[in-house]
Amino acid sequence: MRVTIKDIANMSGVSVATASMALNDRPGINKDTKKKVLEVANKLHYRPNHSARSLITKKSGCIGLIVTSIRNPFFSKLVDVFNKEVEAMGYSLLLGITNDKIKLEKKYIDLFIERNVEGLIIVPTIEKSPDLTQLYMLKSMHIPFVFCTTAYYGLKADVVMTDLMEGEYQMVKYLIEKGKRNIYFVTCDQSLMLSSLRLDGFKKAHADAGLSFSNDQIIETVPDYDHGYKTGIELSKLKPDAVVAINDFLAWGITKAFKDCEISIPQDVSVAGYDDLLYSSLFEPALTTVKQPITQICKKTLEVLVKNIEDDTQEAKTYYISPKMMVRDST
Amino acid sequence: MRVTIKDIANMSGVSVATASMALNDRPGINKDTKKKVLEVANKLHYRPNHSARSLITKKSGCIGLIVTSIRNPFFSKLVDVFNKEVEAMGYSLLLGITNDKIKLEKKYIDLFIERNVEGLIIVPTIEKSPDLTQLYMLKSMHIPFVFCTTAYYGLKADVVMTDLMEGEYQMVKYLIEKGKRNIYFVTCDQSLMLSSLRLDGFKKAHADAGLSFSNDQIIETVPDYDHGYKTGIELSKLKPDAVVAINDFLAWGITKAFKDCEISIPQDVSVAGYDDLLYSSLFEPALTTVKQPITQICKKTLEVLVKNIEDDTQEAKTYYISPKMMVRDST
DNA sequence: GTCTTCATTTGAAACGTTTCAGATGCCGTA
DNA sequence: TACGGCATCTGAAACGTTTCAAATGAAGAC
Repeated sequence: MRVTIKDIANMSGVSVATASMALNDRPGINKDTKKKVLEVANKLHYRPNHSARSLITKKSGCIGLIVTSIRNPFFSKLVDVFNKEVEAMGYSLLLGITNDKIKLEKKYIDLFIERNVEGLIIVPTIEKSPDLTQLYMLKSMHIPFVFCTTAYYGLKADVVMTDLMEGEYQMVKYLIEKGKRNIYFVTCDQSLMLSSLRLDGFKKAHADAGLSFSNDQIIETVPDYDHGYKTGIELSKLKPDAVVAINDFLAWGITKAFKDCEISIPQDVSVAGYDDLLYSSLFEPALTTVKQPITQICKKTLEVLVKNIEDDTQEAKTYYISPKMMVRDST
Repeated sequence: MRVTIKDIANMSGVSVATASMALNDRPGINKDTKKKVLEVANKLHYRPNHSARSLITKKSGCIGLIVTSIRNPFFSKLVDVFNKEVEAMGYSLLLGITNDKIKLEKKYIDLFIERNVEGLIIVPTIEKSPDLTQLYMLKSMHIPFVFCTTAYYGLKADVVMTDLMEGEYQMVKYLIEKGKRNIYFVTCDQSLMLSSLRLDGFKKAHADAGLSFSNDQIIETVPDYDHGYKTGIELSKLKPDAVVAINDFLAWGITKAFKDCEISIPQDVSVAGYDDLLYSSLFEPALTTVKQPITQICKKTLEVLVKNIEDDTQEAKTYYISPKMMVRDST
């Protein structure tokens, strides 16, 4: 049914081997022969069968990307950038969306192994005590992978992320300098790297300023818009002078709750986020936040991944990208 | 290096054929044998090689999705839903992002053909005179595909989309009933299906109400936020009493421009969008818009695609999903 | 003890490529 | 004429599966 290299070979009167070499632009074949073969291939709209090729070359030309969400603008940009970069490198992107379910993460890793990905980029889920067997398997199979934006504690692997501690440190320091003394920190499960590092920044900023804070000022919740709103309603009773949320979604929800409680921002309370989502600058008031330079993160991640593909004996390392504070109207 | 079915066969003392049948749960093989094989496979972490399997079965288990953007929340939800549905059907999703470049669309189609996708879902670009050769090739190769959300004129194929004409008709009718008589319509290239159908709705609403409008009321631009803003600035001089934009992004840009010009919404002018992006309800004022029921669209699209995979001799058809007006604060 | 039947297993072909050792044939040289 | 060297081409194996016709062997019937 479909035209194969055999058809091309027959029609151009050469052997399959010659046709293959001609099509792949290999040296040592006659100019005219090559021209002939390419003409025929073109006329018949020949497309090489990827499965057959990949079976023998053992290269799938695929890189897997496992991401927790795609509707979160932060990650949709991340996926977009990865897609472009990966294509530019001549690979294809295989996408897995976990919605923060470790079970799905495992499923995708299995799937991607079956599809012979040459490397894997993983944005870890926020599940409490993740089961990492699949990741150990990747290691034992020598399939390179790199964590992106955050990582799992307890697994030695390369990580590319913004310096979360530093970002949150700067934000809290800035608020303290603005005279805030009752800053609430809205975060998620503290055993996760992405929250514990940020919390460290919060703590360090207080320590450096010689200030103390109570544990009540640290509020744990699910880091999305709806929980942000709920938390905002509760916070409204506590009269904070500033609220720092672990991401912009939370900050939006909190903002909305404050508005609904007729608490005005930034007059009554400052609100800050983290991520700098595309829409955060359009919101009212425009959100003060910490920008994660996505393009830079993606490029670095791929660079590290490629290095691992070429040589998987390197020591695992964490690469920090500097975040950038975006001061806007909400503080 | 990697463990293959041969290893499994050897270790469990059966032939490759038997191992294969055991692993694939085929009838006619002994219970104990099967158990043994599965045990061994499990212990060795066996994962079938997808290329090899796909080579012989001629099934890739992949469905291709070509989408114009992923950062637009409308499409990121679309991709998310497709991903879930496709996985649930036991397929994998191959994603292509064209950024409205027909050249990329063609590239992805080629790529997906090489990867033996079993079907293709295409969200057409908004390029003016697209070159459809790749699509004709799909037809000639009997690879089923379905257009989603809009289609190219001049190519017979299945389409699943909301009834754009009807949606825009209702919106404009509603505005007319509210007493608006100077409604501007902000759209993109009118030769495209996605704009011409909506324009038809705009016209029909006027005709049905016995009203006329001038061509100046139809403004053509690139349908994104920035162009919306620019258009908004220009519109601010024209004193419209309502502006209907072809999508929410445009409407957001227009809204922002009006705010910056101190024109208040909805007092001075009504603004309406189309799509009902996730954030449109969070904006201020909350945007009146036409909701495209994404989940329904995705399900129907896949249903049609599967029907085509099973039998590709069916007549091409357009399936309309009813849109739904979301009246909020901007009108 | 032989034959049939049935459940189970197997060997080998096939899928569409790439690869590489060797074949082919031509040219020039001794 | 014989031969070495070179450019070019080719046959066959290999990749890891699935499939299917045929083989195997045990149990039951006579």
